[in-house]
Amino acid sequence: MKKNQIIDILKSGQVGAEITVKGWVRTRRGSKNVSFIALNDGSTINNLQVVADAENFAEEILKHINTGAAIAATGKLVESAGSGQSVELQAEKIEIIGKADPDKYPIQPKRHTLEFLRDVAHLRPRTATYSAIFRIRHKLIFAIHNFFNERGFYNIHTPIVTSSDAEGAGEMFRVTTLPMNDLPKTEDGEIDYSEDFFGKSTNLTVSGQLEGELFAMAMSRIYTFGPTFRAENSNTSRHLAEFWMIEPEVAFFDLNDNMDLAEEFLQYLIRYALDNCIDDLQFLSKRLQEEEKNKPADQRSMELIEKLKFVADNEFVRLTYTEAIDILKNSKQNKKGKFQYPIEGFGTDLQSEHERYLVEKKFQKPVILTDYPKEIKAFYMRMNDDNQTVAAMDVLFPQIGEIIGGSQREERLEVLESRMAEMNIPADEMQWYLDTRRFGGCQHAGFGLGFERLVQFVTGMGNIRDVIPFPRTPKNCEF
RNA sequence: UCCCUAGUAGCUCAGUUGGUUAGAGCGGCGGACUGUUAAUCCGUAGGUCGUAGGUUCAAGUCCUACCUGGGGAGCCA
Repeated sequence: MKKNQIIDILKSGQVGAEITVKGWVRTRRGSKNVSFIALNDGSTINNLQVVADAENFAEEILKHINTGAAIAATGKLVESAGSGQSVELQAEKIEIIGKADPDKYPIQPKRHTLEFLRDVAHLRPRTATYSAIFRIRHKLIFAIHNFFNERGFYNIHTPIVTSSDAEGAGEMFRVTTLPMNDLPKTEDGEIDYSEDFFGKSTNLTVSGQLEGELFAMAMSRIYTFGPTFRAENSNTSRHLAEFWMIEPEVAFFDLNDNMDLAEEFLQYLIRYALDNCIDDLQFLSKRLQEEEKNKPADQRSMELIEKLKFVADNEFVRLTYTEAIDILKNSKQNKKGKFQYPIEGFGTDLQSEHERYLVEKKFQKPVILTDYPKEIKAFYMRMNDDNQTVAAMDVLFPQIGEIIGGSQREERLEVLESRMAEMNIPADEMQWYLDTRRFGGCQHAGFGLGFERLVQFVTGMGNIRDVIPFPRTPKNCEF
């Protein structure tokens, strides 16, 4: 394949070479005699400067070289006479491939708000910020598969349409081909799902974990990486109705192994981004710093790249829920009544203000909280010997909050069955799951990483809707 | 879903205790300029003030409802 993308041209720097470049015009500036075209093809954050001497080009060509237009420029790569770039293309021929009416094209050569660009999400990848984000997103996807592949994990595609609705991970989207205006009913007036496509009630998956466990109990180390759907009416900067989740599941792992894996994984991914996306990260960092200029000094956050290095290089804090409650209870914040939800003692769920205190104030680094009270966690988490807590773990990041949630799983059949009974999980529909405990059951553990939350952290973006190409949120499903 | 907040030109915003013809910057367009880097300078067009009601002699401004965005909370990844 020809290496004629701008990233290759800028890298090779072959001054004197005759080349043709295709891309989209970011801006055009200049005088009567010469036009400077900033050309970008999305392969890199950097533009190629195309120089067009007016005498060589018809007015009819030049006037269509507006922001957003697709063009092909042919000419010689020369050392730049200007100071912003080392090389530039001295154009001999320019072809207008696709015009962009400057009166109607919504993206202008000026700073736009992220909110406005969200309204034109189909065109926002044409901007420097979004193309940087999506290049980083790609690199992280690649790094995830790399990480697991290097460590003997197998990628398993767990189902997207599922008949299991007992996972308890949130409201589900129904999947059906039944006519909405004329639903078939059973004799007692219920909807008759036997007439539905699958002959039963089906939904979009809220987690691949339970199915993932089946494969971990056969192939030892597996991970899933797929779309996940939650029909929660969540309106926050860190929730989506459709998002991507990575869920490793490992046989013969306990909670400590699980924490080690989570920490190594996150640090690997952040390091990978630093090593492979530095141009884009520098651009995003600069952007963030300009945005923060308006904030008072004490509210500014750590510079992006510095922050990423810090997290990649420093051990996470590990703390039990009980220890965390103790710290919070004795904190000045709590004693002065500064928490909106004061800490009473064991058993209360931690609010995000408490998590933020631990991560952003007390330790100023990622924190892994473990061994939560059984009442506030899922049925499949392994009961600890104290009979009060379960072997759960949440990895908390600054700004993002919970980036990973996981646990050692309950492998003891009787204990699991009694937990399911306590929490009203219908065991008869879950016999396939219980079979892994019945036959060759063993210790195992795993976790779920919210991919977009990771991308948020790495790019420094405040709103999760800006790190997924087509965000799906309550009342919003464009395209 | 709850609390707070906003919606005025293509974009970002200003618009005083309700008062006559609704403003600016950027962007667009036209022109000037011997190489620009968010180019610069001169000129110009562009508005159902989110929607629907209401109060008033008079509403961009006040009230009510709804819609949409943003911030926070809950649910969670």
